[in-house]
Amino acid sequence: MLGNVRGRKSSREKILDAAAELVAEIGAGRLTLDAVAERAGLSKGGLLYNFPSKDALLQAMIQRMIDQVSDAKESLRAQMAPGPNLEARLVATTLLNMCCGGKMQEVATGLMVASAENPRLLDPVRGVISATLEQVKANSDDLDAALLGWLAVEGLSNLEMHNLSPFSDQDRERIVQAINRLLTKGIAK
Amino acid sequence: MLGNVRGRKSSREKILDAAAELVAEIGAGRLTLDAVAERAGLSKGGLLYNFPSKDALLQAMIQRMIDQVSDAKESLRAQMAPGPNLEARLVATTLLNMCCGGKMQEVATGLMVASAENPRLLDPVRGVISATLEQVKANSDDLDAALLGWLAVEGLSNLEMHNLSPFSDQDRERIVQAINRLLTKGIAK
DNA sequence: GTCTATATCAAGATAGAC
DNA sequence: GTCTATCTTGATATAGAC
Repeated sequence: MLGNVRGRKSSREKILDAAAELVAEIGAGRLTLDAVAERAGLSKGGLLYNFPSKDALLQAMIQRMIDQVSDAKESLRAQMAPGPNLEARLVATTLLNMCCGGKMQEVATGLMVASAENPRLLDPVRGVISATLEQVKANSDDLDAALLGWLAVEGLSNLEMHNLSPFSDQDRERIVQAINRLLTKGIAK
Repeated sequence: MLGNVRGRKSSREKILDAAAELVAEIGAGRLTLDAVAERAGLSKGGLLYNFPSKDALLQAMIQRMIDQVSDAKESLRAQMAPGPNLEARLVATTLLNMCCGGKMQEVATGLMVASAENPRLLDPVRGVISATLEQVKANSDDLDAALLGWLAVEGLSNLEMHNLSPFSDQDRERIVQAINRLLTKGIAK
């Protein structure tokens, strides 16, 4: 896992990059080991040395995705403006940033593959979401607003993940501002 | 299509039922024509007479799903309490009802299959979502609240679709009430 | 309109050389 | 650690009988 501070990417990482790209390009249901091997620049044998089965590859994709979101969230934590519903604003900002940057596509498609081929691969994701709920609950001044803001971000992310979003850039900007307003000011009484 | 007011279900419908059940049970990526045929009580040849390809079957699944949601929404319209953001409340109530009843599982998995195997199958869904946005925009007293409420419902539905929801029954009830409050009272100033 | 039988092919996985 | 070659399975789709 470690030991790659300098030097080129390990095969493992090249493979994971290739798989993520492919899922985004050709769809989750069409991800094959042949295609991943070709994209990563090695043979199917070499691929299967690194990941002994397709399930193992998918599992690693999911885990890397979780780690990326988690890292992004934690590095954002220091920069967040103080105020109410901190945890919910942190989650919201992280997800909204990743959607924009195109990184979310990878997240999305990883989820798709997983739940299509083997729903149990989503177990780690379940864990993260449960933990997030606990954190949001423990760190919210207005729980209703925090949960709604979080869910709205989830909804927007999901639409964008599947290329189903009907929103223009202006719409989206308006929505993001509305979410922030909800998280800082709450629902009307 | 018509001509089945009385009498037992057409083969077409038995097949679509079987496919929907199977996707919910074994996952989208494992839906095979053999399994559908067996569940529907006919042979693979008989299945392929009704739907000449797997894509045709998936397309019909998506379309039926869209029609079911649309029908549910329209039959709810008459019963909706008057008030602000009518269209958004209508969409929200429809989706939240379907989630609960388990019907949403079918919706979800239909989407999964589609986007996993052939993203273009989601084109009709894109159309519905765009149309919904237009209706919500045209019929909202508080557009920010309407969009946020809609997105929160989407977020909750999506989590439940993938069995990722971390919410207890109490949590969920609280969230549903908060969404209704948001849609009727808006965001705090 | 539904059946059986079969063609065809793609994909995951294994074995052993280098 | 990576390669080539091969095995095996399972799935879509076709052809033609009933």
